[in-house]
Amino acid sequence: MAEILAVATQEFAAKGLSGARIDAIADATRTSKRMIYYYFGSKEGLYLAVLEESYRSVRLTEGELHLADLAPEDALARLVGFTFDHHWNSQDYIRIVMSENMQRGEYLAQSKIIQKLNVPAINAIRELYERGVAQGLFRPGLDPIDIHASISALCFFNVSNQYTFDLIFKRDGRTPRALKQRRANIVEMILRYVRR
Amino acid sequence: MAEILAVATQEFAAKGLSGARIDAIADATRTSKRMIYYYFGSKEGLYLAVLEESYRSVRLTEGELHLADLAPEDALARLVGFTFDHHWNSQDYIRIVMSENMQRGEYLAQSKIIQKLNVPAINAIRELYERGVAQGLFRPGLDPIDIHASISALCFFNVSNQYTFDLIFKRDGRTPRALKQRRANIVEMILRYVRR
DNA sequence: CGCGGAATGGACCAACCAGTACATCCGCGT
DNA sequence: ACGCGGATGTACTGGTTGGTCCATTCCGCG
Repeated sequence: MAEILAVATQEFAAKGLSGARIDAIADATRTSKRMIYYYFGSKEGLYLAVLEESYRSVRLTEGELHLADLAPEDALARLVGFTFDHHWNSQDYIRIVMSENMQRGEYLAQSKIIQKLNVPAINAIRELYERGVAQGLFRPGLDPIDIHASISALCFFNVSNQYTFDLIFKRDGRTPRALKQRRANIVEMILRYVRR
Repeated sequence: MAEILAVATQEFAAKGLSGARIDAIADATRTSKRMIYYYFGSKEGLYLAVLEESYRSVRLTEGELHLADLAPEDALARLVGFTFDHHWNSQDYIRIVMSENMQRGEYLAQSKIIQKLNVPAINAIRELYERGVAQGLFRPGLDPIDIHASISALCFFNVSNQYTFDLIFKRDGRTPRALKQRRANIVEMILRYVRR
């Protein structure tokens, strides 16, 4: 059952909801198609389970970065850098989210776990941002969700659009060198955005 | 034939390559399925035509912003703001690009028109950036492609991930007010990034 | 041991869907 | 008028695919 979910995640991440094949998932599992329907009811039920599990597992690693121990700028740099690495190392998750946005969030809207998702990332940002403002390091008046949107956008795009972007600009953004550079630039961009 | 392309663009943008239905496209056209195969050979041929046409039509509007007439900062602000609006108003295009990234750029790689795509946007940025550096307004050492990546990421994400993002944070980023705010923030972020 | 419900296997089905066969039609140049 | 190549309508097909039926096995519990 956990095996089904793991295999299904790969398949949905690779092909999207409509491109994924139940038979392919079944064949890659030690169980059968019959069992998939036994546990998940339908292709869409399986997709929803994959979607929820993807969001849940992402939250786990997002856990504790010990940002409170760091100076505001260091904490923010660490958060952004971590987000960048984490996105790069969770390409299946990224693709599931892309897929879900292609479905206009139809399935995520059905999920009940969404309600608990917003808190952690935003709270971390808000906390460190307010400390920065209080210390006169950051400019006031910014919205933590907006900062989060920018961090997400920059880190997400780096994974999600790598294929078309690299093709058009005839480069390879996958080399360690290019990744390191891009990562540093994104960190710098966010820091400059919040600094006074 | 142009009608087929227009309808197919909508269908592929709405459902992705594997989710799109040739019959649906045919039914929404005044022609028949027979004609689609007559002109485009296969579903994938049609998709490729749609992909190329999408990129081509985007380049058109990207044309002349008269950035050379403006001071570097104004020119950059104008470019970013324009990119933001343009992305927002070209959601079908965005979704085609998302779809293509889900296919790992497989079809764009087959296209011969890609070679001509990189030049315009980058040249505009390079030109204005170098003017800014020369005037001591911008810090030196930045890569125009990197700047472009950031602008694209911020503007693209705003469209591509609107569904999941809005759901998770229980907000509506589609209101004119929210869009205006986000747009201003993105412009500010890019300006702060390049400023000395 | 034997009962009941959960777990499985494997063949099967009906709908769907990309793609085609075939015949026809239109319009233009000669 | 005629021929010819491009355009088009209709019906069809063959493989695919999500989903199911029936029968069987497994396993914990009284």
